[in-house]
Amino acid sequence: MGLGMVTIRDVAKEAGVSAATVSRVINNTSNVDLRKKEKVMQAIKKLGYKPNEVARSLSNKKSNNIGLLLPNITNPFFNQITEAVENTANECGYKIILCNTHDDPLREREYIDSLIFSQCDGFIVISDSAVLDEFTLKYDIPAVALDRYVSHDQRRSLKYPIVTTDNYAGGRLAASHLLECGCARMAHIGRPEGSKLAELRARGFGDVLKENGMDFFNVTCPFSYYEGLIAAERLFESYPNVDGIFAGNDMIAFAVITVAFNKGIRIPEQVQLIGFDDVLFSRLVTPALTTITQSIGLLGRNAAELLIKKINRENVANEVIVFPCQLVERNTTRNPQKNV
Amino acid sequence: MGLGMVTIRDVAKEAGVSAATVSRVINNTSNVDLRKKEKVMQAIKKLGYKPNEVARSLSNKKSNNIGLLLPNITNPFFNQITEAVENTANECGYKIILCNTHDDPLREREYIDSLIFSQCDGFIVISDSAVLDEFTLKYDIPAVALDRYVSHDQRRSLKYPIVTTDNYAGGRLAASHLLECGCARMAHIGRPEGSKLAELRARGFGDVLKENGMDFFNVTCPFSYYEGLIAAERLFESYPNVDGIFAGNDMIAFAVITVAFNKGIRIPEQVQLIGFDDVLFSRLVTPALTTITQSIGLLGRNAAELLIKKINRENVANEVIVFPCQLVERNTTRNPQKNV
DNA sequence: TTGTAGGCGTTATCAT
DNA sequence: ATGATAACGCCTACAA
Repeated sequence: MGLGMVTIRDVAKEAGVSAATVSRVINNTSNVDLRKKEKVMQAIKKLGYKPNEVARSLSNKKSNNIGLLLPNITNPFFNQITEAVENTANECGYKIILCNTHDDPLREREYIDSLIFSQCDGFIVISDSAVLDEFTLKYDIPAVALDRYVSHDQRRSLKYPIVTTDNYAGGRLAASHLLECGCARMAHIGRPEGSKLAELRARGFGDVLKENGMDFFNVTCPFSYYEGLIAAERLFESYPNVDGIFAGNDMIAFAVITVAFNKGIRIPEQVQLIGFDDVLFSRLVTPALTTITQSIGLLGRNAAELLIKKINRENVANEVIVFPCQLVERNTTRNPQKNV
Repeated sequence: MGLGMVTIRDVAKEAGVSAATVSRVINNTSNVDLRKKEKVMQAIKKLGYKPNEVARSLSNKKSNNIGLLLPNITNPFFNQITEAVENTANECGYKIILCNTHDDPLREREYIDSLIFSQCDGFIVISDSAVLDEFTLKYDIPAVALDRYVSHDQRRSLKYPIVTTDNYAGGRLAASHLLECGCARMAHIGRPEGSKLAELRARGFGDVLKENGMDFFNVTCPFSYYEGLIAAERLFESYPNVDGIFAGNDMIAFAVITVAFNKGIRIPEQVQLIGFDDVLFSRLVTPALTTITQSIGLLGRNAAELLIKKINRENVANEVIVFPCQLVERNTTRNPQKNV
């Protein structure tokens, strides 16, 4: 920081008024004589004064900072959502503190704890753990859960909104589409332990198959490319004549593409594939990925807006807000109706 | 924030000492009688006291926040670098304020300006503009430029280190490899206006060709996938018998793959292609991308470490630190020596 | 409308 | 070693 920081008192002296008056002008919190106001403004400009935000925070108990907790900024789904959150927050005068948690509850806890004591105004949390419940129980902090179902104690009422996609419906869409495309031997890769979101996707998928008298082969796998490689490997070995795969997210779908390519299994000729998320890269990969599209930008924007409302003590319901999703047909499936 | 925030005075009262003593215990800034120290620690634990970081900042003029300015968190190169920066900063007790600038000097300026007045301890900046010079001239702020050459006034000495990759050497590597692979009709897509980094890549590429009595066809294009699509389209139209393409970065290379695929041009059989960055997705795309690998993690880590040293007033030279880069052969080129 | 005074929670100085 | 006291820069009663 520059040595000679200009303070509100310097401005006051320059303008020939009291510090309180300057404060009033800055925040226009009460009427100030127009002539004095003019003088103050000029003094501010002349001295290049800007209020010290830290001092303001101390006095106001408000920092204009929002903590964004997410597993991994490297994952396109999360960084696309971050883009939207940052944008919205910025429009409203908030800054984003980026908290990469690696899905580690310890890091989540440390981050939230630390941020609370630096007067962070609120949190947007993407996590499967129970951190948010832990903290919203202890402190009265504005927060919203995003994407995942932050696991919460079912016996007490929700302390924060949950903004998410209709994952069950997405799973159903995936199954219906694969069925339409003529797949008969289905598999799912995903549904990692402890993820309610993943479970919903798998259940939607399974329910439609069941309604059609079918079942599916399941390979459990976390939502990452590298673990996807191993899972896909295993799938093709254990179930060589699979002809329809629903991947729990796009990263796993990418892994399936890689493994299939290496094994000489042609997509979509031999195996059809559908992902989930519609990340930017899904249209960029070859063959372009058929997937379930979430409105990633909307999710982020909505979460940020809700949080800011909560921060401003506007009344927002602590409920689950579910966004719809859609099927995007690209080149890893082949809908017979499409190519007439 | 919880209603009843515990303050240092509460602890003092509980322990039967003065606030000053509690402060001394917390920061162990001077000797305190062991028995009193014990009492204070117990009081802290009993009351669940944590210092208010904002008050600390005000007093210390230090926030433990670092501003990270980058063009777009959605671009894998930048989010991979962010991962490294966040990690390193975190280990040292710093938090990251994420500033998505969209390469807009206005947003850059607003962000830095705002952060200075919230006592941000330092900045890591990825930008082609002159913001950093602007601010380091006015204020004495710890900063480091990352990846790009933050344009600086050549007449005065550098006010911050610049951490970057040897882009010129990378360009040379690309040309040499394409030559080895037997390409004879070369093109480059990239070298957008105002990017010194891009220019170095193109120059390294061109120099090697020149040394071999060759020239190349150039299509100017910003470093993004979507603009890459248009540029690649144009390239294939204007120069249909091109057989070797050096893309300014991986995103553009991905665009070339897409366009070639759509046009039925086979890579690497008809056209060989090489990218720059070695982003995670470059090994994931089909065919896997031959590219120039930067040590993205090292760049980020190094920048963060340097910045923190500067913040701690350790002596760090304001010089350009250049990391080497290497060729990674994958499947968009075909080195005859490799397949013996 | 305006100024004075006290407080936000911490740290640092200066006595003791 | 320890405790008052002032200071960090701002905001907000309260009084005028």
